[in-house]
Amino acid sequence: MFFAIDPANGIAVYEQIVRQVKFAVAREAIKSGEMIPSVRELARELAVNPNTVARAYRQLQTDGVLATVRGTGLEVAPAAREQCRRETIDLIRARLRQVLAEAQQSQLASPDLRRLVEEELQQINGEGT
Amino acid sequence: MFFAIDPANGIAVYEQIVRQVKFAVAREAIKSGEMIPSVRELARELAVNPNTVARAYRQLQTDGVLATVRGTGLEVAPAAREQCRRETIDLIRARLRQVLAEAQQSQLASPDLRRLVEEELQQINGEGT
Amino acid sequence: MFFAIDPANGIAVYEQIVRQVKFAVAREAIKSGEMIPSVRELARELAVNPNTVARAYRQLQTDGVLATVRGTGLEVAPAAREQCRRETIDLIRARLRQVLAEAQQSQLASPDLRRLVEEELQQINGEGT
Amino acid sequence: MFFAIDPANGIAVYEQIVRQVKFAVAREAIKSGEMIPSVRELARELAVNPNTVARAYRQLQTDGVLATVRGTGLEVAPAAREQCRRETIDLIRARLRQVLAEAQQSQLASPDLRRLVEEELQQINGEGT
DNA sequence: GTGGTCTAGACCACC
DNA sequence: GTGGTCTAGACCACG
Repeated sequence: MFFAIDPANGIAVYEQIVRQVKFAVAREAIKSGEMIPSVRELARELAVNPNTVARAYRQLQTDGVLATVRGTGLEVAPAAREQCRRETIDLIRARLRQVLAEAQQSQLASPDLRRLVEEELQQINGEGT
Repeated sequence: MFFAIDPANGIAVYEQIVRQVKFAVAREAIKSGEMIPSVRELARELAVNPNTVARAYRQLQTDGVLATVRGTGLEVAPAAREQCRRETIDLIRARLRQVLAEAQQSQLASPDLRRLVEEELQQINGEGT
Repeated sequence: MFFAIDPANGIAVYEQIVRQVKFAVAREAIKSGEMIPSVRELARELAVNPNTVARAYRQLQTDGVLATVRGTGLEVAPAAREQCRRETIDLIRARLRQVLAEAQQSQLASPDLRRLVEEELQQINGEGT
Repeated sequence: MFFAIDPANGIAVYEQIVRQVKFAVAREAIKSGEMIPSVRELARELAVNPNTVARAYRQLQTDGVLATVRGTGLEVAPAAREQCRRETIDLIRARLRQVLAEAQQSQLASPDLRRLVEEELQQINGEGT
């Protein structure tokens, strides 16, 4: 597929898969109604245990992002896109809040924090805008 | 003491204690050469098991932040302050980087990210300075 | 496994386990990439509490000798062998130095010391080679 | 007095004092019948807790090395010298045996060990004889 | 099944 | 009083 997993990430592998699928749906790399790779196929691609992929898919079904097509596999649910967009932003926001709170607690002033953020942003994408 | 622990944080309690102590040393709330609360005392204050505090303190020893004074207690190591400052910034930076990378991957543009950061910063401290 | 623990050794049990594992890695009784016995298995074998083994393994992780494979177990880290060899020799050398320094201080002349060393060496392995 | 204590030695402070006194008696730096420094005096000199010195002296009395002189203090017991010599050698031998056993276990061959011993001996006293 | 964490309670050596 | 170690047993997330 189009994303990579880091098993030594701290974040659970299945959770990484869940997020990446949601990201992909949010940016319409997979569209509603399309099928996603089978458990076995994705497991092979990502070199993880099939159980792990299955667990991720189960989670995604519970979250309403995936839907079963009997005898065929799993497709992206009809209204998944908007939901994934929202969830993605909420997730980012929550994690951001956590980091900033920790920074605050460690006595880092807001200007220093802004500088840090800018540095990281610029490093990620060549330009600063 | 001067920090709170959230047992349902995802982050292990002992790890939270480690960080908080490092934060405290970094901002000189505890100075080099000073004793820190005894295992039992801090455990009572935070309402956690003494073993958990002991584990955090042990970690802080191997990190070079604390040193034992036999039969007396634990003191902040001589050069711990600068080290804690560096570690603190590195930790924040690493977490920031992780969040921003995830944001990037989910197709959030830099301006949107900046806006999010600003919102969170302003919410944390009433004014923007 | 292939080593024994003496709980009345003065040296902490978890520390004995740490050393023995390092010795084993150093002499390639366990090779890099191989899995080591699970916490529970080794605990059963050595007749100690699983927590004690877990603590030793945790130490070995922070020492860079072991690495976790999530949900699977612990493997010997890639470059662990050379490191363990060095650490082992350093450990022996440090302890030797301590003993010899004490001997020196107690007015034992070098020839007497050499004789003692020879006696002990010969007693350990039948021949002197 | 004529010896130094290392509180971060691993060996208990009181035990270090006990050994040093025995060493001193063994090499006749203090002779039988002589008085040794008072608890308070030695504690001040070594910058340790008087309790610790007291405990060492108590141990030395139990071992028959020191004897009380009523209302005056502690003197070296009449036949202490020979006993201390023997104990010292036994102690060195025991520790040597422990180190060599560990070395053996870590697959260090006897020639390597002899080399290590020689290196350390030569470093301690300028000449190798 | 695996390791990771936490609690509870005990004993020890040291100061 | 202090920290250090060990045991016992429980719960969790992960594969």
